[in-house]
Parts: sequence; structure tokens; C-alpha cells
Amino acid sequence: MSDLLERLRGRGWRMTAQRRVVAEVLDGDHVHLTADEVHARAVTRLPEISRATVYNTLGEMVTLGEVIEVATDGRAKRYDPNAHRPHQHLVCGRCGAIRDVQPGGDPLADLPDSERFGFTISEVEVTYRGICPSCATTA
Amino acid sequence: MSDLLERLRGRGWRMTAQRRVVAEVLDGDHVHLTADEVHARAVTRLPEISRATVYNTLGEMVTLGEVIEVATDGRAKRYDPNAHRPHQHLVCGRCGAIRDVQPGGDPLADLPDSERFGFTISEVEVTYRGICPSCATTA
DNA sequence: TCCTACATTGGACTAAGTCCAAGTCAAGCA
DNA sequence: TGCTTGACTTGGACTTAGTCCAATGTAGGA
Repeated sequence: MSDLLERLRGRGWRMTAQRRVVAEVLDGDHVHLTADEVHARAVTRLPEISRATVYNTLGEMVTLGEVIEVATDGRAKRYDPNAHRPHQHLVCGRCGAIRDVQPGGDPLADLPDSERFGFTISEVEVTYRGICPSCATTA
Repeated sequence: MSDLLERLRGRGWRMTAQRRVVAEVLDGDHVHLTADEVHARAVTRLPEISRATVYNTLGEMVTLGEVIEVATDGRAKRYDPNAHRPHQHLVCGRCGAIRDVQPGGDPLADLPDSERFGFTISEVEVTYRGICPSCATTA
């Protein structure tokens, strides 16, 4: 059973077959699906689910802070259910594979006041880019 | 005169009125325009320039490493001519303002081997998010 | 000046996402 | 259990960002 689903239920979310399916599709580690991918997988379990509902549901999950939106490539946004453990992303520039990673240190501490331009900073996002092992071997 | 334009000329780029205008529009610090914004500004100087040319030209500048593509918001990509000084971005979540910033420290060093999953990492991108001073006062 | 390879154009096309009016249904209440 | 109702879902039209291509134009070398 999905942790994500449990948490959503606990927030008084009205439970529908559509939302359940979206939550189930998004369960797991290193999951970074686009909205269309979520829809494609949801359709296999609930053929009549619409794209609009998938977008609505993903948007609500993001608003509730249960899912994170990731824009690693300037194409479609990806949805990451690993919202309760702070982490960053490691992206393969060739195949697009994405891994969640946890760097040590506090990147925010590296930004001196003189470089903050008076902003109140609330969040730091780090994307490591490179080549994954399987792309490296099939050069 | 634009530094960017000088560098492009030095690479044997065939110089056309369109390319000159795009390069001029992209000159300066803290410049992060979308392709459409570049086009809108280019049109005021060269009314017949087409969107396709703006996209082509921006794409070439990125390939040549003279301009950086920035995807801070999952909407339109932005183009940053500050390609020769390594820097990161500070983004206002309310008005979308973007500043170039130079953090101290090496974020790559913060990622232990055990968190690299065998990737060869070539690049690290950091986005600081918060509220800019003028949005903070007009709460 | 002429040639030609490279650049530009505009319009059609695709991908990603939003919006909306009409229909459906979960869940609390009697 | 059966209503009722407000929240949810639907599909299709629409918007935005970007790509593609065949026809046309032109920078720069000979």
C-alpha cells in the first residue's frame, strides 16, 4: 500500500478511483514521471481516466507538498513523490535517467550575504549533470 | 559594442543583420530573456525578423557555448549571455526576477561517491529560490 | 560582379499544459 | 439504506512554447 496514498487520505482528501490510481503510479523511489507518463500508466489500470484529471491531481499533490515538481530538461515537468526527504537530482545528459541524491553540506551556507541581493531565500535546488554508467559503456 | 557579438565574429560566424540584433538584445548582466522576449525586442530593431530565426540563432549560440539555457520555472527556457563566468541563479518565486550569483565552495565536492551511482558528473546547476526585496515590501 | 553555401522566412505542425461547462459520484446525514 | 450536495471528472477546445521545412534571400570569397 502506498505511503503517499495514506498521507493524502490522512489530510481528508476525498478519495476517488482516479486519485488512487495516480497516487499508486507515483509510488516508489527514484520515480520521476512526466504527466503524460503518469497518464499512460494510469490508463492501464483505469482506462477512462482523463488527462485533465491527471494534471489536476498532480497539481493538488504538489500544492499539498506531497509531490515535488522537477524541471530538469526544459521539456515536460516531472513529478517526484519523494517529498519528505530533502534531496537533489542527478541527471544523465544522454538517456535522461534521474536519481535522487543527498549531498552533504548546506548549499545555502555557500551563498554569502553580498550575493543575496536582499532576497529572502527559502529553497535551494541542485542538479548534477553527467553520464550514467550504462550510457558510458555504450559510448 | 557587444562582447558577445565580438566573440561570435571571432569564431567565423557569418554575420547577418538578424544575428547581430539577437546578439545585441542579449547583451548585458542579469539578462535572462525567453525566446519570445528576445524576438519581441529584436522586432523593434529589425521588424521583419522571424521567430524561427530567433530560435535558430539562440540555439547556435548555446551550441557554441556563448549563451546558457536556463530552465528555472518549467515554462519557457531563458537565455543567459553570461556564459564565461561560472555562476548560479537566484529566482524570485513571486515576480520571477532572476539574478546571477556566485556561491563560494564547490557543490560537486559535497556529493559523496556513494551518492554518485557510478555517474561521471560534468556540471552542477544550483537554483536559489525565495522572495526578492521589492516583492517582500509589497506583500 | 557572380556564385553558392549558408541563413532566413512564414506557415504548418507538435508537445505540454490549461480551461470550462456539463455530467458524475463520495461521503455525510436522515 | 437512500438522499443531497459540493467536490471531482470528463473531453474537447484552446494556449503556449518550440520544431520543421520548402522556398527565397544574401554574405563573403573567387
